[in-house]
Amino acid sequence: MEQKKKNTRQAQRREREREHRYRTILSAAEALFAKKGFRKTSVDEIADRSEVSVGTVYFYFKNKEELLIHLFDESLYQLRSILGREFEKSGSPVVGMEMAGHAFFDEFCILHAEKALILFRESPGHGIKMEARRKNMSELISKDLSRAIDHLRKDAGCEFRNKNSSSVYAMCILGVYEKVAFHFLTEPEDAKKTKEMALDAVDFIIGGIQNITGPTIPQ
Amino acid sequence: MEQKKKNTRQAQRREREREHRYRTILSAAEALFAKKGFRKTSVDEIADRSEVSVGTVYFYFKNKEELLIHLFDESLYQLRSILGREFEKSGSPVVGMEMAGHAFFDEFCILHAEKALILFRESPGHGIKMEARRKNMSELISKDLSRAIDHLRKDAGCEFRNKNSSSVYAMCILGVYEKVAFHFLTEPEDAKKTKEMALDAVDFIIGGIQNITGPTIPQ
Amino acid sequence: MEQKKKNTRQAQRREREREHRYRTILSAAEALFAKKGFRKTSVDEIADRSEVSVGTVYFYFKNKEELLIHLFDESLYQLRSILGREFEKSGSPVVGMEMAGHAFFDEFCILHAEKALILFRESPGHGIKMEARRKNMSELISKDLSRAIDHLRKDAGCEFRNKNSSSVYAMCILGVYEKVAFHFLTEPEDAKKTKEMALDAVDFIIGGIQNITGPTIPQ
Amino acid sequence: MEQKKKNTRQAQRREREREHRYRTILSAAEALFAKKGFRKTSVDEIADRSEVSVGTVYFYFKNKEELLIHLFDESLYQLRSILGREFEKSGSPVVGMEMAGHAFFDEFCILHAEKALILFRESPGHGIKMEARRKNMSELISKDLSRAIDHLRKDAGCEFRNKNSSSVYAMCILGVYEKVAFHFLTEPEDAKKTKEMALDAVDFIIGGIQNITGPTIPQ
DNA sequence: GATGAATGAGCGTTCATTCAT
DNA sequence: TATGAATGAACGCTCATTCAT
Repeated sequence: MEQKKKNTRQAQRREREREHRYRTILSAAEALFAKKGFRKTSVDEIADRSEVSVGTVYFYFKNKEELLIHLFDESLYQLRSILGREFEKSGSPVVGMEMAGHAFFDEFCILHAEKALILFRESPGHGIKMEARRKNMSELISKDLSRAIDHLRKDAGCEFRNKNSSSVYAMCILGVYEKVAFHFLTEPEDAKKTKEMALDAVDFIIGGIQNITGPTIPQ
Repeated sequence: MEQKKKNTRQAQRREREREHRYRTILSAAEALFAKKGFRKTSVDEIADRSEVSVGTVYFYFKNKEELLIHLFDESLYQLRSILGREFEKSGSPVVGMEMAGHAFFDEFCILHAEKALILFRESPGHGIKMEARRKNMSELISKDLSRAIDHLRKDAGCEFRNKNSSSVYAMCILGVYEKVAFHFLTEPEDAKKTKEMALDAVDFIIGGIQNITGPTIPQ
Repeated sequence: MEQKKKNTRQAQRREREREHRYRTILSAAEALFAKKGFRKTSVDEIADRSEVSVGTVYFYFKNKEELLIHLFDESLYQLRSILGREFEKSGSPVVGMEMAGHAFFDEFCILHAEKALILFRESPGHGIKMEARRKNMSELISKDLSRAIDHLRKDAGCEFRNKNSSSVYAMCILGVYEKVAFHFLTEPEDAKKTKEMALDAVDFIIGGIQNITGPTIPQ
Repeated sequence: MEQKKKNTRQAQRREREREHRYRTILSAAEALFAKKGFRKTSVDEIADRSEVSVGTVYFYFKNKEELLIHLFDESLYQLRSILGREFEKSGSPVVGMEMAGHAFFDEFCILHAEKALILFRESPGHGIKMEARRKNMSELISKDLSRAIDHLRKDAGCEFRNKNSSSVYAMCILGVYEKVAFHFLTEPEDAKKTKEMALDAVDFIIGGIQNITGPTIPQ
């Protein structure tokens, strides 16, 4: 019994350490991928920064790509949480879209810059698995946005060109997100200018979807 | 005299062959970069596909990056020609923007898919020279679009939030271009669906800029 | 405790193996550089001869030049040890110079032929770092010889043409060393002839410096 | 007849041009080999500097090594002419040796620096033919010096340790020549210092051979 | 004779991944 | 579990030499 307790405690400690190592490696990779990009970061560097051996990195992650995928998924989760929260908070979908935009530019791109970089700067052209993940992320966020757009359309009582339209608009919004985020991330400017750019970008997005829902939208 | 003529003809033919080889290598590189990406394409592959030796590739191009830069510049030139043509043809800037959008989606992305891929799929993180090129391209196209947007604003007789606004809208439009183009290029769909998506995307853009110019725009 | 011991032993063995591999690679490089010269020896050959992969060579040495530098430094150290020992052993500087000469020709050039080849056969024209090393070696040995010559002059109570003279004589001696060594190393002859040549060369050197110290030298 | 004359004239002109081109290429190679070394000079550079195509270089010279060999032979011829002249001019072999030394340091190394560089800086480790040439040069100059030394010995009426001795002394002298020349060529100093160094070096050499000929040499 | 485009073997170096300890 | 030495395929690039014109 005592033995067992002891074992349990040991096991718990081990589990904690395990978890800690795992996070450490992930953080090191995140920082490096964000700073130098996936391709220019070597596994040795990740191991160094995590104060761990290369072998250990490979114990926790199947390969370098797997690391990127984990980080990508985490970043995606973070982003969707932020956007989702805004949509839920807001009573109307238009306001939700507006708030989501600001949350994206002012919160995600600034407070989680490294995550944003991994999501938007890492190019295509990695492994096949990663390619699937990227496609998946676009689809997921598109779907989130699509849903909001569909609400918006119903509220406005208008019809779309076809059932696909809302996902095209979603894609457009994501395009704006990505492009502006990329600019913020690669050429950081002072806070004021960033703020103003974000306002304009959100305006653009809102304009885009209002046009879509047509003139029936009340002013 | 005859000798001279002959020399001239020989020289001409040589010039032609030179040009031809140059184009062949460039095309091979274009196809491979578009299909597999810059990093995953080796110079040996380019040489193979051009039916030429590695040395010859290096005779015509200083290095691998130079090849990418040439292709990038060509693609950019092609794109700007197409967009510029549409803006010039159209009487009003709004119509110009509409036509430009359609030209981009229906002409550039379809007829020059490989060029589009090089412009929009190649990731950041290459050499320093290439990085400058990429930044430059965004700025050039942004400027083209900015100008049109400024016309549009003047016609509408309204003011922007600030002098930077038009370039932010341009960035947004470019974001939409890139995102939708990327979708077309990586997951080609049937022509009809593509057409419809393009219509929606253009609507989105027009909506974005109309909102910007505000309610003073006459219906 | 036992575990600890074991670890220590393991660590020791590993350290030994590490050291052994390091030496093996260095020896392989030494033999090849001595036989074929630096430029004509490829890293692959060094790896082959060490029964190790290319990657391993690069694990132990930053690059090919680094290998040469290590070997060069080792050879230089060896040579200076030998010369220094002779000067210290001998009561008078003239005798010291004589003994040093014989140690150089009969010991260094014969017993450490490969080291001598690396020191004297490798041409200028390698990397910038190596160039510095080569210059440094000439200076160091010159200084060693200079010091002995200065003693000699003081003992003889005579003056030099100018303060630089002793280093010129040192340079001359080094010139003789190099030339004769090069002959020995590239066209090995029977031991007897080698011995006789060494005697003559030492005579030449002694003559050179006696002349320098002038007629005040007692017969 | 007239035709023939014309042909002859044409032939002469052609011969002249041929000769001229040949010399031009050789000079270009000399300058480049002296400046950057054989290995770091490419055939393209030689062609460029000669304002001739690569093919032409290969028309006049079998390969790159052949160029070096020609230059080497020329340099050697020049050097031997200078040394030989001094020995012939002088009545006594000792004086001849002294004059030869000064001619070497003050004339050959200064006025024909590029030739000296090719003779003394180009390292071993080139092709097999070149290796033979280098050996040959040492032997030729050694023989020249040997002969003078033998005269000197006969004049002094003394015997050498053995029949080989004079060629060993010659080798030593050549060693001094090479080492000091190398210093002059790679680290040029002001004329005054150079002059003084040359004086010391010649003193050293004279001392070396006087010692050899033993105490029977009259003061 | 002269050209210069074409060749291709060869090189130094990197780095994701493995595995004995 | 953790280590880190070892692997080796792959890459971009150079340059002496050739040869059709």
